[in-house]
Amino acid sequence: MRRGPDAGTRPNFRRAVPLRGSLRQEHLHIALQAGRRKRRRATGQGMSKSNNVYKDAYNRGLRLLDETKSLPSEPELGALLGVSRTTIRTILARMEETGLIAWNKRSKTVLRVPRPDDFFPEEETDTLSQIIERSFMRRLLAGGVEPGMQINELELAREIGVGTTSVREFLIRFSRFGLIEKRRNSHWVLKGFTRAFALELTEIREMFELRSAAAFAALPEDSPVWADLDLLEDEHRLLAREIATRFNEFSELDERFHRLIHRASHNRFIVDFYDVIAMIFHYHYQWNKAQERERNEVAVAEHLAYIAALKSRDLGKVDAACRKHLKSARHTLLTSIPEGQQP
Amino acid sequence: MRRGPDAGTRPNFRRAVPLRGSLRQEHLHIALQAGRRKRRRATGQGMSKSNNVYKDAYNRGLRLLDETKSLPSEPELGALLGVSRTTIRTILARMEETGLIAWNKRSKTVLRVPRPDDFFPEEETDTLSQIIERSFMRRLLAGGVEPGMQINELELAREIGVGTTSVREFLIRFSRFGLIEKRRNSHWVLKGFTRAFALELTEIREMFELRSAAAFAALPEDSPVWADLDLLEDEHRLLAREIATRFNEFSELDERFHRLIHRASHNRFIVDFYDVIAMIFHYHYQWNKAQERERNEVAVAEHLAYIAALKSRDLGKVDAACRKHLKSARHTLLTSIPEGQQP
DNA sequence: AAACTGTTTTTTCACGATAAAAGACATTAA
DNA sequence: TTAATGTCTTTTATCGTGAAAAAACAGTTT
Repeated sequence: MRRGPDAGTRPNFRRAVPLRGSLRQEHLHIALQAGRRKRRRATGQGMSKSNNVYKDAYNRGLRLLDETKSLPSEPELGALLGVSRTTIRTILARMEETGLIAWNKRSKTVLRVPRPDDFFPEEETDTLSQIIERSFMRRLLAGGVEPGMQINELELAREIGVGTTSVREFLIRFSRFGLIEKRRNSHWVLKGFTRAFALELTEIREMFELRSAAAFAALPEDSPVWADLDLLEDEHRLLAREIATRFNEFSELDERFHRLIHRASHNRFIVDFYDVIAMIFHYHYQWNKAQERERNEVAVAEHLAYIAALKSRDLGKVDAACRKHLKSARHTLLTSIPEGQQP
Repeated sequence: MRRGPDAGTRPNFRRAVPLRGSLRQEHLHIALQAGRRKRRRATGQGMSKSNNVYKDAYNRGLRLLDETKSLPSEPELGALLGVSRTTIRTILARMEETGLIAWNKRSKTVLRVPRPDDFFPEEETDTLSQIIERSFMRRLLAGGVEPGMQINELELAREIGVGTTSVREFLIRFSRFGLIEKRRNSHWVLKGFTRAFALELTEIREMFELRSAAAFAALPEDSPVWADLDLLEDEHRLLAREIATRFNEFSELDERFHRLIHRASHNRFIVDFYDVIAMIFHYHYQWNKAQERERNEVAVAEHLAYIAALKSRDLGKVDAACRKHLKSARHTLLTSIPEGQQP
């Protein structure tokens, strides 16, 4: 437990140390919300690794039982669920145990349809890095978090209830999003989800997407992307029709649409950069629910115009439609930034 | 030890598996050159952490003894050498032990000038991640390494003589360079230092640098960057005059020059991307020594023209000079790519 | 009181160990 | 003889641990 006059509550506003010095510094340390407790640790010692891959694949495997009277071969199941045969055999063993299937070598006959309580609980199927990411982002967006604040690996690990190694690896992966920075042999520094960050992010995004869109429009008639675009267009039209009830499904469609366009760049750096955008927008959507319906309705319409422009192959129109959409996306993001200190 | 008909020698050319399958796959595993043996391990067990920070700071600290008759306070020394007071005290303790200084509280009198054998050996001052990076890049550039090849954390750790955690962390950090990619719960895949990679890299570089150069030229008269640019110009002129003997110093100057320009973008993603370029060029320079002198002579001249254009603040001239230099940089990089399979 | 030195606590970095998951090899059925 | 199953080995993911380094606290000196 950290000492200090108000540990656990909103930390004091204290600016970053110039470079190295003994000034005291507040930390990114916010009490866990009451709703969520620490991860249960294994009874004895060293739980090493959770079997979430197995549990997740098992749950997905259960859904196969609804459809068929007998399951395919082990390698085929492995390919289907994206796991190794080892995991498939563990799954089959349990399905046999719980009376879902009769398993004898090649024959895997379905005995009954799965019940809700056959499934493993959702939260046990999460990857450790997903758990850490969620936990970290909750703190980041929870307020009372100022740029320059320190991030403490050990403290974070303890609060989330995981080992330090996993937290370190997460922070290293996360650092490419440009929100944190490492001081060698020392702590991480939070750069903050500031207006400056949003502007820098959107600057690159616009550069990359304008280029990708132009590349997309120049793709030959027989490229498979045009079929993908048609499918996405249909989904957009459907969503537009039912926007009143399904507006919260836009976020996922948005990502698929933009990723399709970025892929036309055939540049790994552009494609990879969309991970940064996707991450930010993912949490931004969760965070800022103000006028969500209206915003998404506008965005769907912009996407449809954008799609039409792409199909016209007119570079001028593509550029205009792309610019228009990016401009309103930037505006949406900027208005959602919690105002406060300037960068 | 890996089995297979030719383990340890140049591995067979085998393409990457489609997604998941039991096809055998060759690995990134090349016998260590005779010249370099594995890192010595500590006698007992668990060496935990090497004290390279101390050793490096100590060596740098020795150089201070040449200049003064007495050392400043501990905090001041810490700021000077970029380490904590704890490390400074360990350094001072040793300096006292070896008779270099007399140390009593605030007084730290220099007793003698350091001898060559006072210094710790260079190789003991390297960071673990530097050691891993060098080792990894040596393999990558050693030839016989094809795209699609697997990278095995455990094997790499054993060959370099370090723990798996450090290798994992290195690979995660390294992955942002776009040369390797992770398969979840499984191995890393080498994407390879191919022509496609070089083209994608230079595409982004050109986009970013043209933008940064324009931003640079638009900077106000009183910005401190103009002084920095003047200093760099002088260094360029000096190097140009003595290019015959000092051509190998260009690489370092090149990086400083381009970083100065990129910083004018005020965009962390652009600034950070220069890390990718710097890394690639660093190893590229080490690898490809063909016509090094001529190449660098040309580059210095291009830099000088580029600098002149920046100082003119004429955006047209800046754009032209920048384009010209980037074009020849790209050409140099492309010709040095080991030809082979196409991407 | 400000800045330093002396001492103690905390955090980072790196390792070996271990269960989960992947992968390889051996055997068997179609 | 191909493709599955059965078995065994290797690798990955994660933890706890301990030394190096940083940071905090406490006592001194100017």
